[in-house]
Amino acid sequence: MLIRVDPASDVPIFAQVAASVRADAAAGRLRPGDRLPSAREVASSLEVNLHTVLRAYQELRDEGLVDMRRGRGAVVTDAVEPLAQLHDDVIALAQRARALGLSPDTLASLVKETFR
Amino acid sequence: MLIRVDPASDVPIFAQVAASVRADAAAGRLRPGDRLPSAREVASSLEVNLHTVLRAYQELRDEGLVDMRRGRGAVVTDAVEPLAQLHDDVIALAQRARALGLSPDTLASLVKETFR
DNA sequence: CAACTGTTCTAGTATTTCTATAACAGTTGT
DNA sequence: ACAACTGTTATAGAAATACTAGAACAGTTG
Repeated sequence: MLIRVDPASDVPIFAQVAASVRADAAAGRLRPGDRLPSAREVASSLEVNLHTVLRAYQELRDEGLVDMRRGRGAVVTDAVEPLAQLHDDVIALAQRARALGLSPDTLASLVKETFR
Repeated sequence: MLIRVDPASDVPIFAQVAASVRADAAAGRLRPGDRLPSAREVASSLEVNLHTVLRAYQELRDEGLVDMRRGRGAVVTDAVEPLAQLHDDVIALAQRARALGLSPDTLASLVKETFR
């Protein structure tokens, strides 16, 4: 399980970590019952603080995507299924947007605003 | 032309202003050639600082969605067409996501990460 | 010329993000 | 029981970002 982060991005690191996990879940690379790498592991390999990773994990917990308990770690829940179901649609939309010359930020913002 | 903002949101005001304009463009409520309300007007009606609105406008300019010149204001460009073309797809995706119980933030993040 | 536009500048406050360190408290496997 | 692993909580501080404030500048329009 690999979590990627771009230190040069203006997107907060904790948000990038959460987004990375979400994307893996949507792609089916993370299934219900799978355990995320421990926060300390991720913090060490990304060379960021433990709290930064934990904040990302807590965000995922707030969304119901993982269960967290001390001693056990963060475990993926059934709530990732909806993400996986949307995966193909999201890919299709992203491809169209790219073909039209839109940026990821523009499309994401549009989606978010449309949803509200 | 109405720009909405939620002061309680954790999303920066300037980003909300830009997102509001993008959504209007995607919905066809803003067409190429239309002029945005002056930054001072918007700042006054939203009770925020002029610079906050200008930052939003500059973001839209960076995306190529508006042309800005002093004295004239911010004018919508042809670049809004791609947004309008995606409008129906975005609405459809948002509806599916909502039906699946996802939040706007979750979906937006997923879209952004998928695009990269 | 007057009234409008965005642009630029300086400056300060508040909030958010990230780091750092430490201790605490469940869980798991030996 | 014990060691080694988990997340949780607390405190503190540094750095970056968001927002405000006021002023002056420079094109555009009627």
